[in-house]
This record gives sequence, structure tokens and C-alpha cells, in this order.
Amino acid sequence: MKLEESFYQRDNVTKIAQELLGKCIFTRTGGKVTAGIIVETEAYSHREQGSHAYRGKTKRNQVMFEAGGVAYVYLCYGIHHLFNVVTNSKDVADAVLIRALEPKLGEKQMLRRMNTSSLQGITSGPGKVAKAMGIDRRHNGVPLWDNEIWLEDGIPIIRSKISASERIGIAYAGKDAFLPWRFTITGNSWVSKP
DNA sequence: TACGTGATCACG
DNA sequence: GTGATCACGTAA
Repeated sequence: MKLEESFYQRDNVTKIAQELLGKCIFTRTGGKVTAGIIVETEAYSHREQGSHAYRGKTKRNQVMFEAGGVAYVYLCYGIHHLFNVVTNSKDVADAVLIRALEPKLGEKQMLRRMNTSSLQGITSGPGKVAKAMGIDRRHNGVPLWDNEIWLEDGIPIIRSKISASERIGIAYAGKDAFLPWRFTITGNSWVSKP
């Protein structure tokens, strides 16, 4: 079952980031379907300095201000595409970064996109997730209940299997860099390193 | 541990 | 216009 708009259009982004663990992301690009179970997320609230939306709307972050349930994809370090799920209501710019997946479908296609022959670590990191799934900036703003990128129920993750830690790579965010808003499925081998 | 890589943003 | 900066990955 695809997740509905109402799943995304709620207020509590850290709760949604945890609920996204175990959900399954699908993409269809170039006629090829790939899918994976989400095993690592990070929550970004417009109210804290880690968020691109902290200083208001800009050309880059404008889709974060749309109603929840669309993709926010941007280019990072000139090389990597990063994929976020926009949450909350219109003009309240919250989002969840998808940092790692466990591949479930279309592994062969993922290997080709990553130009490798081993599945190990192929989706363990946000840049790799987007590349392996064929996501790039053309997908910025696409709805997540359509047929390019969508999310479905996957496996239930109970609370005691979720670990929280500090988010990665946001030292610029001052004290907000210490918020424990990175969530992982405890012990899952597809989680990214640190 | 170093650095590639290019869009973006806050300045003039 | 311009320059510092960046929600990463890889090689070393």
C-alpha cells in the first residue's frame, strides 16, 4: 500500500523520520523499477539551524515549503544528489533526509548505476541512495504517491529497534548539530558508517 | 586525511 | 558580479 498524503502532512518531523524506518521506497526511471527498505533517516525542522529552510525560502529550498509528500532533491558538493521527503503542511518547511536503504528490488539495475559488481554498501549513504535509485534533480518536487518515486509500507519496526544519534555533516549548525535526530534500525548492516 | 565539483546564497 | 561554503564519497 502506498503511503497517503496524510502520512506526510503531519507536524512532528522527528516522529515521521522514525516511522519512515522500515518503509519501502520505489523508483521507476527509464522503465526500470528499483526498491529498498529505509534503514537510516535524518529529521530537519525549519526551526533549527541544520535545516536549509532555517533562513526562509530560497530558490533551492522552495519545494520544502510545499505541502508534505513531495521530493526535495538537491546537489551537494557539486557531485551528489540528496533525496529528502518533505513533511508538514504548506509553508511549514520540514523534511526527512533518506540516508540509507536495504536493497529489495532491481539490484542489478542498482549495480549498473553504481558501476560496481558488489551490493555491499551500495546504498549506505545519502549520495549513494540517490544514485543507485536513479534519483536526480529532475525529481525535485515530484509527489511521492505518483509513479516515478513512491513509498509503501514495508516491515514494521518496533520502537526498541530504533537508535537515535547526532546528524552527520552539519557542524555549521551550532548547538543544533547535537540534536539526536539521526535514526537508524539498530544493528542493520546497511546503515552508513559513522 | 585530503580533495573534487558546481550550484547556491549573501554580499556588494 | 563574486567568493565562501556545502545534509558526501573515494582513494590513500
